[in-house]
Amino acid sequence: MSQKIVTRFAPSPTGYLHIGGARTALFNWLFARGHGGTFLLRIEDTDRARSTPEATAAILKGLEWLGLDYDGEVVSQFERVPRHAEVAREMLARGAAYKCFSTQEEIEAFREKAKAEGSSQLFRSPWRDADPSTYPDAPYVIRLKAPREGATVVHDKVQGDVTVRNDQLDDMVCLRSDGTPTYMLAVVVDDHDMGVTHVIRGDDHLVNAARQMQIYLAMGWDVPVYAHIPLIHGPDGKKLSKRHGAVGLEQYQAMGYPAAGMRNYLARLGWSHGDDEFFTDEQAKSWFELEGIGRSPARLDFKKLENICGRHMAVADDDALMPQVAGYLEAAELPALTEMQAKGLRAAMPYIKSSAKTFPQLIEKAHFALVQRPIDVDEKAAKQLDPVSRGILKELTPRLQNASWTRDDLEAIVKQVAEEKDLGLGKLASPLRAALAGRSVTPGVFDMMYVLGREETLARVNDQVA
RNA sequence: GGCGCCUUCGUCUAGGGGUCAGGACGUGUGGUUCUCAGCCAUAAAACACGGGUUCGAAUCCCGUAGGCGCUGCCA
Repeated sequence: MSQKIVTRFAPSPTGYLHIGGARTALFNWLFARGHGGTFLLRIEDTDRARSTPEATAAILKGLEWLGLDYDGEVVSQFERVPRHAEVAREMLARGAAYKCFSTQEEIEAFREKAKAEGSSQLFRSPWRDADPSTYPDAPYVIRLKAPREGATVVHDKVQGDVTVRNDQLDDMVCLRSDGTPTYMLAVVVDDHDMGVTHVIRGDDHLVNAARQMQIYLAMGWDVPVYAHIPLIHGPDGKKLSKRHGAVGLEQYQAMGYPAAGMRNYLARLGWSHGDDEFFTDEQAKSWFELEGIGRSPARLDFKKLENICGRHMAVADDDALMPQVAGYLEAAELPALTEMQAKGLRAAMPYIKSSAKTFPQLIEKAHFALVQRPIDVDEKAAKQLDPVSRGILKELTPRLQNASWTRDDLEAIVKQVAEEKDLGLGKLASPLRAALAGRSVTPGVFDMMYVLGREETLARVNDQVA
């Protein structure tokens, strides 16, 4: 079994890219990339009423942001309809499927009756063994002639062997009366044709896998390796829904989480490699195995997401962060940085990135480097600029004039002045901070001075003491 | 209703017959510091419940409860 691994992500374009779907995509990507395999993308757009090109675009955009690149062209399931129909006809020819003329009304009536009587709601088509000569001239669907005896067992890499009795499975519709394929048929045909070796998907498909296996068997195709991963739940343990807030991946970009942190966090949700919590993409790829996937549903924890993101932010490359900030601002529908602000942010980056967890926090910390003189001084900062403090700042100015303007030198000078005045460093740092940033909470004052440069620093101080 | 899956600190998880049940996030406390953040140290915190099997069960078996899923001419 040393054949090349092929995985796929197959979302249906009926909205945004769900965060759970994003994790499914990530697992498929990690598994393929870590094993020298191929990662394919297929859009399951056979439901014409609910599929929209906008939704497809949103999925593509989401994957791009998350950094999950796929191989080859995107496969549109809808475009493969003729092939699905062809397979349905072949199953018919093989006697593995049959034409069913029962109308939806008839089936509906059957179900209601069964429900009322408390009997099995599985529909048993009367056409399963009907003589073709009795076929009416009416629309029909093609149903799989599923085995009624025995059981189907799914050898799942996550859930173990899952046995489903065949009498619990009905003869599912493969081809609708309008000639279009159902999901059950389409996935199997597409996965087979695309050479998919490992199907990693949400465990809401676990029972479906048993049905799908019957199609593989009917066609004499190799069954792929299955790995059904648990769904993601909201913080309250309920199935994740819109009511929990952020379900769409693009919302996470808009909230300012860096993609690297997102990948790390999502990978850790439901998968583990010993006690490793913080890791690079390369490590994740080399560590990722199906055996490491857990069996129980996980809840989203924004605190941990933030923590992981903060650690990735701290080690990120300064230049690489810049386009990410721009991407965040765009996603959040915020105005882009001006050229001058971008320069300021880039200069401040080494001093602020280690303490920011998200891009909004990063921008907040960069505030001093983003504003221009004359800067606004908020209420708390203004309090620090009382007459006495201004006097001290004034005495500091000439010393700064002659400083060599290295971080160490600046610190030495300010500390020396504080000592001479017999003041704690805080007494001097606070008004200085207020003068430089107009705020009471900022990065370190020496860092700010260094980033701002001699001219700007002196100008800002003078603005307050003059 | 029927069938299937799941259940270890608040959360993510490690561990899979003998462990002081480990780590991480969060929380509390202390420290470092020019503010905030960060960082360091430290503490509290879990095997859903009930039966078995066994010298011994979080670990194996059965049951119960709860959660989730499937049961569509949705995907």
